[in-house]
Amino acid sequence: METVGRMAGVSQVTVSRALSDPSKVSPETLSRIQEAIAATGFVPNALAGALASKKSMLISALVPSITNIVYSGMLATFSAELRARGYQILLSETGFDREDEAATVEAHLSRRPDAMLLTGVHHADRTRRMLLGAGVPVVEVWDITDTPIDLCVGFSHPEAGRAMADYARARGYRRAAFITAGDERALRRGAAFAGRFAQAGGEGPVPIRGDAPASLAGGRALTAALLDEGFAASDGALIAASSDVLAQGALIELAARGLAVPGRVAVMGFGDQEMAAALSPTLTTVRVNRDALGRAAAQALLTRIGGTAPERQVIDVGFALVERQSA
Amino acid sequence: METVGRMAGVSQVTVSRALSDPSKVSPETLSRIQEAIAATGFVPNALAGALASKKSMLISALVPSITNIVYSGMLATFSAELRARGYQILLSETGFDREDEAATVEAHLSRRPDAMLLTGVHHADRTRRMLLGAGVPVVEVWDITDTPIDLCVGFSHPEAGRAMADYARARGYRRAAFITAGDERALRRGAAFAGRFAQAGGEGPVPIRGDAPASLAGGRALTAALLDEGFAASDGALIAASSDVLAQGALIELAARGLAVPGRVAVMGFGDQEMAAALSPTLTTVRVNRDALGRAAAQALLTRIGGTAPERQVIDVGFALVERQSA
DNA sequence: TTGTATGCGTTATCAA
DNA sequence: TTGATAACGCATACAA
Repeated sequence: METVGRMAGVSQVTVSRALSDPSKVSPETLSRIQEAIAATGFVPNALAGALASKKSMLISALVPSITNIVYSGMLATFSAELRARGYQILLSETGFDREDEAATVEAHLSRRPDAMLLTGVHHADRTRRMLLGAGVPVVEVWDITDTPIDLCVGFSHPEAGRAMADYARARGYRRAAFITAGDERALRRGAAFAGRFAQAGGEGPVPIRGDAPASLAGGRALTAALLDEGFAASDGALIAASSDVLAQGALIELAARGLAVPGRVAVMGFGDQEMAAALSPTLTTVRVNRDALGRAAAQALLTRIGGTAPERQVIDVGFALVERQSA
Repeated sequence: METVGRMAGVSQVTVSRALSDPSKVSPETLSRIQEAIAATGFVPNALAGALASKKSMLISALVPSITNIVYSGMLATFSAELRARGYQILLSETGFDREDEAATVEAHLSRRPDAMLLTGVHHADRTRRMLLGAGVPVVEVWDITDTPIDLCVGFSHPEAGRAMADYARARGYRRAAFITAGDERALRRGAAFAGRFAQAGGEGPVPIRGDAPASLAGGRALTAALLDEGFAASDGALIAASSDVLAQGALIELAARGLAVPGRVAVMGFGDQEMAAALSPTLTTVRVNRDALGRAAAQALLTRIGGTAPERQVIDVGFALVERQSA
């Protein structure tokens, strides 16, 4: 800025002003400064700016996995919303381990982000302490709780599991199994599904199987194991999955064995990915509005950064059961 | 650090040393300092550190889309590799517009990243100038060129398109169409496919259709349009797609119309996503090793940051035609 | 409308 | 092994 200023015949401060609020500088000097900037290729140092102003214009985001469409979809909307307001995104994958997450949170806090997005509501004690100590606005997404660190945007996983069970019972399925990925939210949906299904008159106990990452191959294997145990020996059986990908794996295995869906075995997914409506049979699943979630999370943080307390600390974006052919 | 130092009975500088290189501090003072850090919950300010040391430990990554598995998969490996070395990732989606990319590059440069990852090799002039001017190590991925900005890790899209055409001709398909997403690399594969297919004795000209984002619905629609035009009026027809997702859409549309694959119409995809091997029929496609690509990009940047020039500026990771049932 | 002085929290240099 | 001092490049308060 010193150099640019010299070229334009003004001081460093005036250059700073021209960049941050052009209206504070006379039109003539402004254009001289802009010429100097163009001539030198000057790019302001945001690190120094952040240090001086105590505003980093950085938002950190921690998600379990960016290759999983449910997180990357939400993240895309979240990022776009914030980028439009001049923020940039510091991203990390945390997997599903709480201690890893704590370490990542600490690394992110060293960059002094203006806000932070966390996935899920269960964190290490140390994470909570660091965040509270740092005083950064935090939004926990993809789940809800009565005791958020700060803000919270998501939906109830046990409720989603129960809704799946109620649907299955209402459609008359007598026997059910839940195939699942290993993440904690999927497991809570599974437990809620199993509990409600038996409670609502279905045969219990409902087997819950699997803890690998969600993949087609995983869905096939878990389904194959169930069938080998005689799970579909008689009609009225339903396989509920913790994700559409696992459900698609189930459909593939059932097709390979020539078992009719939903006639012999019904299938339910979770997530309503694009392929759900295109599969054959089309997949009955649970829709979560990822765009709405990402947008709500961004907006909540923005108002919080702006100083005004958001109307609600906890926003439940809900979910919707999407009835199609597979169950 | 001042405060921590007072608690431990040393100066601020010693605290800094304890953090950056513990071996430079006596064991006793080190443990006193660590106690003080634990007691205060002190988290060092990386912004100030970066400003003083001129090393931000930040790597910026620009990809067209994070919801597309081909980019997010590569990114996951790239990030993991760098995070293991203490770097953090500043991420932006740039879409497919060069001016948008230029603006994003400028915003990222203001954070003084130690290196930058760019997708593709075609950029605005301004982008190239800024990058060269800033002197940051740059790796362009997912494509190759003789004139990289700095480093380059990818494969040849025209070659991939020609390999698909050669395979199709070798299998005896006489007529072909290419359905594609709108991105520039997909279009270059399509053009190369069309050119080679005709040149190798296939019927020409080969229609190239579509420029929407890759989706199942898009694949179905493009396929439907081709079929409505009588594309599959006789045997020996093949539909090549710019991605596995589009190819899956094609398979769905063909199944819906009762057209046998590959008997009546053959289908080829691109990307070898997980579902490719699980579809029915299994999908013939082109595999690109996303992990290897992300890892090579990270390693190239790391050696470049380390000061030693990497052995090669351009790394061709190649691709492989995966022969399955659909073609 | 512009400029001067000061501080942000580190690291690097030099000295003790 | 430790400390004093000077950058790093900008924004803020205050003055002119």
